Parts: sequence; C-alpha cells; structure tokens
Amino acid sequence: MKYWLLKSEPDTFGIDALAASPGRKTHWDGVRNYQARNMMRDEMKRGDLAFFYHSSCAEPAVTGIVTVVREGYPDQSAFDSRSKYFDADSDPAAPRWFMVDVRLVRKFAHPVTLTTLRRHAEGKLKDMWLLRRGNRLSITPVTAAHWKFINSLAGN
DNA sequence: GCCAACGTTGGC
DNA sequence: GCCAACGTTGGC
Repeated sequence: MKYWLLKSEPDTFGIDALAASPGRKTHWDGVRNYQARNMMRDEMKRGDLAFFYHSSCAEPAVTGIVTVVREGYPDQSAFDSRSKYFDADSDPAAPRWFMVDVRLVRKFAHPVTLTTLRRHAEGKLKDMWLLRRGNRLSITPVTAAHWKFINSLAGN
C-alpha cells in the first residue's frame, strides 16, 4: 500500500466540501499535469491512503486523510465543453486525463500546517516532496515514515 | 497582488 | 531538438 498527498484549494473544494459530499466521496478530476496523471493512472491503488492538503489559502495545511476507492479511469470533465477542465485535444477514444475516486477517512481535529511541516524539513520530514523548493505538483507520494510522523503531529 | 519556480507550447 | 515566451501554481 502506498501513501500520497493530494492538494486542493479550500475555496474550490475543501475538506468540509468532501465531508458534505454523498458518501463522503469525490472524483479527483481536473488534474492536468502529466506526472500527476501518471500517478493516478498507474500507481494509485484501491486502499491507498492520502493526506488531504489545503493549498493557495490563508493557512496551507494537511487537514485530513482520504482513501482511494476507485483506481484510475478517464476523467470525464476533459470531454465536457462546459467544464473548466475541458480539453479539446483529449480524444475520448484515447483519453489523455485520468482520475481516481477517494473517500474521506478522517478530518483532523488539528490540521498540520505548512509552517509546522517546514519546522521538520531538515529532520523527520527531510526530502518530503511537498517541501521541496518550487514544488507545484498537485499529487505527490509520501513515504511511510513521513506518513507516520505527520499523523503523530496531528495527534493520531 | 507579487513573484519565483516550473511545465507546456510553438517557432525556428 | 533547442529555447524563449507564456500560463499556472502557490506561498507570502
């Protein structure tokens, strides 16, 4: 089983929106980056766990945990001309973009802020992908050691 | 709102 | 295949 970190902007779709969704599930659609696409299409497996991370907001933080409930399949929003994720170049016969479905496992009582994570950037969280300079990837792998440590920071 | 970092595009 | 221009991300 692997661990991941998924970024989402709380103004668009935060952890409370996920909690309010039917079955506390959602399609992780709209990813338009090939590296992230490859991870969803090829590597994310049912049962994998991922941190739900709030980005581009007042207090960037890991806010909870989700689990993969459906493995990679074509992202339908790429074919929907009304969607902001529409991609005219994506051929339905050979879909370019993929998504997974995730379900909320737990919302942290105390989010682990980016500031807190950075405090450990040279220690327990050394080489964490999220903390790398200039990192913009919306989906990143998380090591088992980092996973455990961040959970401990959250009081889990 | 600014700006550094990065991925993608497209001319050559 | 190179690389400049451009658009986007995301922290601050």
